[in-house]
Amino acid sequence: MTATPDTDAPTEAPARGKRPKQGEPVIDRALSLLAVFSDRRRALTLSELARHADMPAPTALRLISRLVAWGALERLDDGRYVVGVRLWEVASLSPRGHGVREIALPYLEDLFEVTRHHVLLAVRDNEEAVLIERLSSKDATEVAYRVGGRAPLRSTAVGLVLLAGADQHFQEAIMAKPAEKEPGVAEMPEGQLRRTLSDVRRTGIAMIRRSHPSMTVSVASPIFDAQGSVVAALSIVVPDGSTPPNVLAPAVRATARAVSRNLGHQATVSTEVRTHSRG
Amino acid sequence: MTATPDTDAPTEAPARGKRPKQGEPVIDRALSLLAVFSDRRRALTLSELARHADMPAPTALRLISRLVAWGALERLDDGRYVVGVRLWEVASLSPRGHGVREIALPYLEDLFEVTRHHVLLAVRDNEEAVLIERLSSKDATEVAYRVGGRAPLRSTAVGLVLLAGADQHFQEAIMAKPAEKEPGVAEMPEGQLRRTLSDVRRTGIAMIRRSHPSMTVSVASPIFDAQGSVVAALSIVVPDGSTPPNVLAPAVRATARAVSRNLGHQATVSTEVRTHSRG
DNA sequence: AGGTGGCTTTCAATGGTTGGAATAGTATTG
DNA sequence: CAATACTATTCCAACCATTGAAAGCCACCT
Repeated sequence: MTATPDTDAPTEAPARGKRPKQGEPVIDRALSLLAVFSDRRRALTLSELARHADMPAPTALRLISRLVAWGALERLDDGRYVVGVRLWEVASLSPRGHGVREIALPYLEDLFEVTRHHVLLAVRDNEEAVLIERLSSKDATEVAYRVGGRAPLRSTAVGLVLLAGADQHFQEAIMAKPAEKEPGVAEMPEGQLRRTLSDVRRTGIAMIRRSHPSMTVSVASPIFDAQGSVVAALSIVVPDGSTPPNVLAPAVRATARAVSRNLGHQATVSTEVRTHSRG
Repeated sequence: MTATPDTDAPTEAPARGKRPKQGEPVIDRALSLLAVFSDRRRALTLSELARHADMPAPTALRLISRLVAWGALERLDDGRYVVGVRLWEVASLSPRGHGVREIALPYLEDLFEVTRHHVLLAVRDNEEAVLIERLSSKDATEVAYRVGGRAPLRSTAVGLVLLAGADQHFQEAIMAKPAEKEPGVAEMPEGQLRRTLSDVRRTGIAMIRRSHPSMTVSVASPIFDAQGSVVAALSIVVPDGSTPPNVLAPAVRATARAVSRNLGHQATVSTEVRTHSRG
């Protein structure tokens, strides 16, 4: 610190080898280890973890050992590591994760029972939607997303609902960015997007038609908390051409409202009328 | 370390005040912060977290900030902290958490649909069972446990199944300990417990009658993975006196077997016959 | 106004953390 | 079967992130 590195006058690289990159907070490193796990990487060896998290093996081992001791990770018989039940347990206390899910599940099931199509529940995390729950019969249409996975905001029905419910500032930030191309979904120019979001807010319904994994139509509706903010989105995904969307919409809206009510939201008679009505 | 504390000849306490208790790995501290969250404590203030995790506020703040930056925790508008979606997302990759659940859910739903009673799915973590999933209609009997919660091994149906499926060494260790008293469940002396576990292994069914939150009967059955080890337990909980247990047992066993098959388990014709039958 | 309690920032001392090197173990190859 | 390549683990001295008392804020209560 105080000493100036006056002694270094090597040819070019200060590669005296010493400590290449030291100085990242321990926690960040530990978390970056957790972040290595993904849908495709559910069981990893020490060296894989070390490589992907970009840290020397001994360091990774030390951190991982702690995580294992606590139960955040578990070690399989073959020496590989997987995410542990203990972590899952704590995560199940996440209000926006299992919290909403727990309250919504019975209603999702009702909707699923009646329609026998995919029913999805998602929340927003930063600039993406995270799938919290998905109900599917064993013989339903192919669907793109899995529970715990992420979906874009601009090109999915739940995404549009969540985006429409976000604060103005955030919406502008999203629209400022160029939309990344999503396979099988029609591009939407900014003007149309703005109109769509406004419609979603007014009607409480978002609709998207996609052709990629298969021809499907998604109909989504917002879920509100006691403060009236959009905390989640519920949607149904049906094969294009089966049940007409305008038939699905009421069912989806009704279900979403039922969940909202259970979250303490004082529903107004119409979505449009939202002035000073106090329960 | 190397230097002997020769200089200390104070009156009594070396309480020169300096660093009271410093020297716990950072990760452990961070994890102990996560561990503070529980069913009853889902949203906590900084000072609450610091108090329960037993560390000074500034330290807690520093650690928490990192966790928030990553998404393991989230901060509410009122300043309190809750478990974040990002953590939930990673945790959803837990093979024994969401993994089994994802595969089992459709089957659990079938069973639930037919019986309209509580359906539970649990795995073992150390000396307890952890509830992975619970399906309940809005109008079902009161039940003691919630998803993400823990239940004792010796006095619940799923617990007995998991215990019976654990390795011999572990079972002995459990039985060596005195059984903690569980309200509403009949005590079971060691001899009877041994016999019960043996029965469970033979029949693939465990049964427990409890009187506490309400009069109920639970019937559980093991779920096997491809290697033939018990990875989870499935159970149904019905009000005592409704459907007779011997009627439920086949349904529960059948469902558990269906899940096992999907996990890659090669079911044998009878549970009793398990010699050298391949494919 | 004074007091209380929670939250945040600062900062110098320090001990946990770090990663190269060496060792042991394991799979793959010639 | 030795050689090779890779992974996992242990060691340890240098070092820097970590630590928590102290003090400043802010909000709330009396």
